[in-house]
Amino acid sequence: MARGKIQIKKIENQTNRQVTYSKRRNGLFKKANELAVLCDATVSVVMISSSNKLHEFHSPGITPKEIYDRYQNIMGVDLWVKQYQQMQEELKKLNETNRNLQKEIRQRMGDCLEDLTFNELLGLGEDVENSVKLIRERKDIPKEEPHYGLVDNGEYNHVLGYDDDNRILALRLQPCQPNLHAGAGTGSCVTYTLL
Amino acid sequence: MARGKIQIKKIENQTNRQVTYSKRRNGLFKKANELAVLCDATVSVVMISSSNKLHEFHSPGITPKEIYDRYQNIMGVDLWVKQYQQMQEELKKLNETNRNLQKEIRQRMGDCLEDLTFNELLGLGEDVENSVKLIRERKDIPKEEPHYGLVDNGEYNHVLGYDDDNRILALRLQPCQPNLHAGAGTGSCVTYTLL
DNA sequence: AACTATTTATAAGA
DNA sequence: TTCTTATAAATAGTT
Repeated sequence: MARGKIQIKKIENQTNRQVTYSKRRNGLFKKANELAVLCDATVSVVMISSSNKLHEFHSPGITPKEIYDRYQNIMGVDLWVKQYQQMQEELKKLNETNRNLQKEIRQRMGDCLEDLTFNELLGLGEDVENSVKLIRERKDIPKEEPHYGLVDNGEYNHVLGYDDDNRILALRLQPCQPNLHAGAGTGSCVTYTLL
Repeated sequence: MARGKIQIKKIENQTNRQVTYSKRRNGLFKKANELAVLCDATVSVVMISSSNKLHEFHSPGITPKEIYDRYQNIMGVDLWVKQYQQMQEELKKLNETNRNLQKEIRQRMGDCLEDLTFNELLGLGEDVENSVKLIRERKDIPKEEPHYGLVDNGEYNHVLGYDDDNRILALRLQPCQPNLHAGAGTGSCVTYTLL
């Protein structure tokens, strides 16, 4: 645009490109500012050079976050929604699991039994009775190392233990979906499938 | 910049401002594109007019989200981090609660008892024995409506019930923090405080 | 980083 | 809006 017209295509000479980037960047920012002031508009310019340096201009008195919040509002959507949704899903599942666990405990404590069928009640009774025996026995038996234990990574999907030759074993588990989503009336002991 | 120099300050005439916005917007986008092509750079321009219309330009082959992901990477931080952190916190808490609930169930089933002190074991034994009685009794007693019940809003923080005159009551609950964060070795029956 | 010949952008008018 | 055009501004190539 001076001393000769140029073609709008990548400048191959590295030095030249750098110089032009610098000059035009200033020009663009100046224009952006003028536009913002003259027209009382919000303007945001972000540019990243081929050498990965970042430069930005934002209308006086506004932050990049504010601009992008408005962007999302006006455009209606979806820039980070997907990532939120994933977390929301996870939260929902955890809350459900949680609810079921609480319910199971309440039932094992003899509460909320009215939600169980007669047969379920029978089963629960036997189950808890067996537990009492196990607990009473335990008092008389010296402690022994368990062969397997859940590894708490917050998702209960690994089991560590030792085989008969005392070599370490790791097994991956997958929660049985039907139990996670079991109806409220069902006792929801979470079981796992060995993968 | 033609037919007379202008001052860079807000154009008060609404029509004029609109016309200038339109012209200069095109100019800015053109410049932005030229810069991107000539210098092999990533450029993103977002502008919102005083009448709240949004216009944008992004380098060929890049989305606003990609640009802002790079923005965050290069700038190191913190545009939406806070919102994520909140959700992460919540997830972490839920996972911990969950872990404790699972452990309590395992103990009530006679498993993982080696983590309990002798006294805790005694208490658990009595507790579970009582539960058996409650469950056995239940089989012979006609169902009655419970006076109070947890309302499942996913957070267990309300109780609904009836007072002696059968008027509806709602009570707000707050989980006792010490139990939510109890060490792994403690049985973690979640208790609530009436507010 | 400055200079300057040219090209480009654009303010005002139609 | 769109076009026209005189003029202001930007800038490519040079120093």
